[in-house]
Amino acid sequence: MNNKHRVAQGFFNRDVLKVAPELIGKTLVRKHPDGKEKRYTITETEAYRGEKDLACHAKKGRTKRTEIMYHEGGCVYMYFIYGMYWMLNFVTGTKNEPQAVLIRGIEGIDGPGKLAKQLQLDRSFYGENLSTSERLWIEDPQTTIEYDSHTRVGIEYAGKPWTEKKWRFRLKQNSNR
DNA sequence: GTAAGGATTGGC
DNA sequence: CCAATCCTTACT
Repeated sequence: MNNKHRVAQGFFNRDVLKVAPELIGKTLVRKHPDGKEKRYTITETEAYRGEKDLACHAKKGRTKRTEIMYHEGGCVYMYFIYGMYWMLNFVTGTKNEPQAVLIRGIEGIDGPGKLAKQLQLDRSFYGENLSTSERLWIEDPQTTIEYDSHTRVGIEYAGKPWTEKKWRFRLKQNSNR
């Protein structure tokens, strides 16, 4: 008796500006090697949208690192930053349309670096398919939530207008007045 | 305000 | 090869 089910690939094969806000309130499931499944509500995401978006890693085109972003949506994009942290991203859009959603926060863990560390996510998840993976996927709790839109964090290097895009989305707490 | 830390990238 | 840069965090 479980009416939650895994979000299928089609969910991710859409524009990142639709997928990123819709991921808010969804359930991130991590199944550890010991078999234990842990579930977390996604509370904060950020959209990175194509080669034109100067905040997106794909701004320089296809490289070994960004290759996965050119695939169809539904794969995991992991990258290592500042010598310490892995970042969890989900590829979105269609083939050859480099987009990704950075998962910045989940219930109880605020911050993308801390998130990947606690869930034990690293390079080995690069390219993981969310619709078939046995250790990482998304479920739809079928609840209604509200979200706020904000500017993205840590992308000053991109300049305007990219620093001003409100492409960061956060779960609105106390949304039921 | 800023040090930590290592992979990635581009330039030579 | 070399060095600048980086979608962060925790510390003084």
